[in-house]
Amino acid sequence: MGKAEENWGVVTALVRSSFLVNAVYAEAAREYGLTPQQGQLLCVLMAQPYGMSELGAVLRLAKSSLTELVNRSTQRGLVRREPDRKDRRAVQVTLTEQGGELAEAFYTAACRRIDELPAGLDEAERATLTELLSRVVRDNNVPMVFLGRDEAAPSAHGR
Amino acid sequence: MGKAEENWGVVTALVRSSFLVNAVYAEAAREYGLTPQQGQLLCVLMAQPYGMSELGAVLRLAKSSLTELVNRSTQRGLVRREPDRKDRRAVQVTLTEQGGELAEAFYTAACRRIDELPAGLDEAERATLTELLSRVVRDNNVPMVFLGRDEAAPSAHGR
DNA sequence: CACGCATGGTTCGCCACACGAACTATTTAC
DNA sequence: GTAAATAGTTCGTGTGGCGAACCATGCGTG
Repeated sequence: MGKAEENWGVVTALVRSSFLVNAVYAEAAREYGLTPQQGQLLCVLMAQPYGMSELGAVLRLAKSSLTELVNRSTQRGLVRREPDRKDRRAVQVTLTEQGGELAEAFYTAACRRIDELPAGLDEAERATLTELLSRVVRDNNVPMVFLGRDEAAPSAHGR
Repeated sequence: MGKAEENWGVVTALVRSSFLVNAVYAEAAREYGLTPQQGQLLCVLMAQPYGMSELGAVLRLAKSSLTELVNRSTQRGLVRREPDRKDRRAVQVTLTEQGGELAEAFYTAACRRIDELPAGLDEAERATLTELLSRVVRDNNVPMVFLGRDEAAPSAHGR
């Protein structure tokens, strides 16, 4: 009997924490005049420029959705399309000056807020949580959404 | 230096697992011809009928957003508005026959998929993860989104 | 009782988002 | 050098989300 309970327990915990993080993330974005998607785009681009296709893979968006997102972000002066000198079809999406600053500010604020969520856990528990979640994430090949800063996007050169 | 690393570690882990769960949830919904929001609505209503205001609080949606969501779901024959006999302004949103069946099927499928995410963890680790995440969720008063089944929505009578 | 305020929902106008299908332009493969 | 793959855009459609304005009904106080 304990088995069954445990099983839906993980699911529930995952789903609810996901909603929680989402809500906080969206709230932070809103505070900076961003939609969650734009915020996410900015955070991804903080690490390095990306081509549209790569972005689509990272953000799990269809090409057309991405085109529109980049269009809107461009109109707001946050990002810019630059021609890829190796492939004249392709495009590199990069942060503008303004976009970079906003990204930095938003990123910091979002991290701060999310960091407060597990305030009830002590250091050891936080470490455990991090370790377990990281493994789940790695096991399910989640792209490097959010935070490519210290992680230095190693695959960038190697392709 | 170890401190700083740990800090962004929790944040990253939370954000990425959140994206992961979201993606899986959305995929499951899509498989059943639902949008994630509709799926969420159905799952919430599985436990019991709700008034619009309550729903708005649970789903964190503005009133108008909810009206539209319920409209669309009604048009698809998934839910139904019933008059509240105690308050003639109010409305109770309930699942239709069809909506109930679909909710059940979707809910089961979504749970199965999400349950597979932590497949790399052993029983003890899953239990730990559940416990830690549950505490985070409880500490941040997340409404009872998803799963009100075994949890029997106790506040329903007491108000 | 009547006035006014609070509450529960809907309507409206606006914009963001997400997708597939169809299209253009380049690159690559043969 | 043509054919197929690849990178992006455009277009049409439906969904989602919000605030402001609005209509009812309920409620409280003089």
